[in-house]
Amino acid sequence: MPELPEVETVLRTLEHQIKGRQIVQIEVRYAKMIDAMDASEFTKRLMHQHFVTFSRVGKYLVFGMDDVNLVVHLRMEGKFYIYQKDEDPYSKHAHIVFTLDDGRKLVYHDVRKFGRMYIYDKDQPLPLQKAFQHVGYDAFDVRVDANYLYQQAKKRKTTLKQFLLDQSVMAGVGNIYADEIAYRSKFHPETKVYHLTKKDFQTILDNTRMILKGAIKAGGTTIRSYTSSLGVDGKFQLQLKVHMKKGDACPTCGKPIEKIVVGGRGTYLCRTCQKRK
DNA sequence: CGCATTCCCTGGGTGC
DNA sequence: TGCACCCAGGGAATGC
Repeated sequence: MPELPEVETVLRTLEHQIKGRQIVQIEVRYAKMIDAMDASEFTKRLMHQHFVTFSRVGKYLVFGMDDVNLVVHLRMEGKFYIYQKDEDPYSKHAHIVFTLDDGRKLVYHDVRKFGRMYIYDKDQPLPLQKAFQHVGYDAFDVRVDANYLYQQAKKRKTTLKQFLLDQSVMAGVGNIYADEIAYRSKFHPETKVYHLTKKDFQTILDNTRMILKGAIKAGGTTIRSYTSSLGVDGKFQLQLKVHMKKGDACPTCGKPIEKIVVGGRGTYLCRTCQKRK
């Protein structure tokens, strides 16, 4: 499941592969992948556009084209593949196929069909774009600091885990890294955020950025289904300390890692190392 | 407004 | 071997 580091890896890989290329053909095989418009309008607005810029907000990919921005959220299992002109790009889960001007095909693939694509005029302000309606600052945005998180937290009754997953506070952290961040910060994921101090949030933010940067460097995590557009597998999963480690020995104290449910999400923790506040 | 619940989807896992 | 059933999970929509 791609989170900020995997999305960043996909973006950089695609930038390297398709920057400057023009779309010459579009096949929409599953129209529900597209938000707020039908397949013919989607096709019309993207046809003959070039891939110019590559950016990201949280887990959203933003492809700057000539006249529009193509925004993509991969959700659980969305991925891009690039096929050479003599390769067969079709499969059961290939939902949108873009043919490029050099003959290669860029294919959006999504087993669970949870992903979404959005198209916006380039001059439309980000806050007015529906995709970003509930998306706050990116985790690496300079406007996110310990004081900001503290101010956000003190008015909420939620838990640390849910706070980290709340994209309107800070965008980019998902279920895997939320567990890792709570573990490194030594807080129980069910800690109520209004009990945490500015200093605590400095620790949490430092760990968030360290973990996300480490994962970007490793090329993203591969768990279950994720592979980046070139099939580059991240090695960061080897560095995960608690997520999906139920029953394993805690790397710090040796006690078994436990799995609980917090806010409806599977959550892994060490009860000994992570304390409620 | 905040917070909880439901829904979207399908492959994998389980039980018989 | 196959079938019925349940579950995970990000985010939008809906409910209170």
